[in-house]
Amino acid sequence: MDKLGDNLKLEKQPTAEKAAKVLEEGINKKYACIISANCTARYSGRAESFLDLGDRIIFIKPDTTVLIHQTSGSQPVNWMPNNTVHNVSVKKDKLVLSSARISPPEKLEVEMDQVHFVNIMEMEDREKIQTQGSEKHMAEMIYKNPSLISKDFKPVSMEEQTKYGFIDVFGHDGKGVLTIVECKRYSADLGAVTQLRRYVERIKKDKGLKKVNGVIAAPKISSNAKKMLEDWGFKFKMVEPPKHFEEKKKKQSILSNF
Amino acid sequence: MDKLGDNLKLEKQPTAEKAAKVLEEGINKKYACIISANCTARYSGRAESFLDLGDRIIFIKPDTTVLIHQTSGSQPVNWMPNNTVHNVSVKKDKLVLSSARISPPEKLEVEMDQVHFVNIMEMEDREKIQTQGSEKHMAEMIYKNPSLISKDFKPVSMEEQTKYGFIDVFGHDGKGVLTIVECKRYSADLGAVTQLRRYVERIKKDKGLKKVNGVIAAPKISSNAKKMLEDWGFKFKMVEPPKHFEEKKKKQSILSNF
DNA sequence: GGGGAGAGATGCCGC
DNA sequence: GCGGCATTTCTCCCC
Repeated sequence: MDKLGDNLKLEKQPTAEKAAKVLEEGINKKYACIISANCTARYSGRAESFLDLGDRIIFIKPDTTVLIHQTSGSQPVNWMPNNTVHNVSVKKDKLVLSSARISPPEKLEVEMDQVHFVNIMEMEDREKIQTQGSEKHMAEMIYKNPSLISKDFKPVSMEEQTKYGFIDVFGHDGKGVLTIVECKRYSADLGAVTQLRRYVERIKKDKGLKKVNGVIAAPKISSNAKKMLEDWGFKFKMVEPPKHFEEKKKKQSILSNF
Repeated sequence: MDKLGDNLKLEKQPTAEKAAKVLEEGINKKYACIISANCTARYSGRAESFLDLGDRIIFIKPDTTVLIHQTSGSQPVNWMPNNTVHNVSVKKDKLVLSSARISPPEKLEVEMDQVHFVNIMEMEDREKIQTQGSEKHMAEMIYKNPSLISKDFKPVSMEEQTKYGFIDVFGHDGKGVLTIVECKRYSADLGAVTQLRRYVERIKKDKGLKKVNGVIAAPKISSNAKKMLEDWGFKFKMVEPPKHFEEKKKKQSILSNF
């Protein structure tokens, strides 16, 4: 049995008036609303944009977020975050969705020449995703297994705060020289090196030190970043982010179940 | 008339077998597929994640992109980019969508306890969004109106390439001292300052110069970034990104049509 | 709300 | 493909 059955409405090729009525109900009741339509979209706020006629999926979430998706790509072509106010109207036989936010001031207007379907439904979801393998997990792994950095590395703290930023792992080497470790879960780039440099300089200044070690821990590093790293006397240590749920698979085995 | 009418199927509360059949058809024909279901999701690849039972919207695009959305937030809770291979099956009365990519090796498995609806349809969209107000537009505006930076600024080039990055606007002041301008379309942060610093140092080294001007052009700058900027002898110039489609509206007037 | 930084970031462009 | 970087980035966390 589907307990949400009563709170689910599907309208195939509705008139603009019928679509407007269903959509208004969905927005008012904080249902998920999905529309397929041939439409234009105009955005004005943090930037300005216009998208001419084409078939798109329009998705209004219970939290007022709205997403407009084209036929390709992971990212919506237009969107509004939550805290958006929606207004539905019919102008010249077209269904118009006007969405606006106060801060920052921005608005999105979707004009639908043809609605292929409208669909509203109640959704219930209290779960939060559990993820492993983030940069924070890398820092924790290094904190617990300092030999991943070097034989004599002694970690002291994680997420150390400075005015110039947060330090992933902080400690010292066998000679007592302070060591700052910056973790990157993928390839370290120039930004990672300047970030590390900023922390090292800040600590040197704050504590009046002449020498502070800087280490980038990542699975790999770009060529220019490596050069800049060496210019500044820092070190690179190859470290893979931890994955607990499953062992990393070879390319071949990933498609094995097909 | 809706010419896509024939290529649109809506199934309300289908059995797992029926849902599988429709979904397979949609995937094979490269239609847009939208499913509402009570499901779990398990991801393994660049990281690892698990999401327990809840109602979600699953959207498979014609380009094989798949997005899973919860009831709130702009971002999908799970997703796969294009170049994904999808496999549909029924296991213990549950509809299972297995999606895998080769590079990087990653897979997503969605197990649906209950399918609220499945919906497949053809979509046609050849339009590309037109946007104004990007950082590149800011650079062009400054290049054409150098007085936005200072009375004596003479721009020479845009998108100047160095090994350590791309310089937004490059020129010199009235005394012939080289000037590097870094544009930010929103608040400039510490990263923007280190980015500018990287370019200035690189140019100094490459050309054997003692002094090179550094300017950040942005609508605003964070307090710490301003301090770091001044420490390095750089300058901040308030510049708004250009918006051509509409004049920027006051907060009050944004909601005027409601 | 500002500030700082990560993200399974994605997307774009250049080499 | 890698590299460098912007994004209406979004999201989280801390002050």
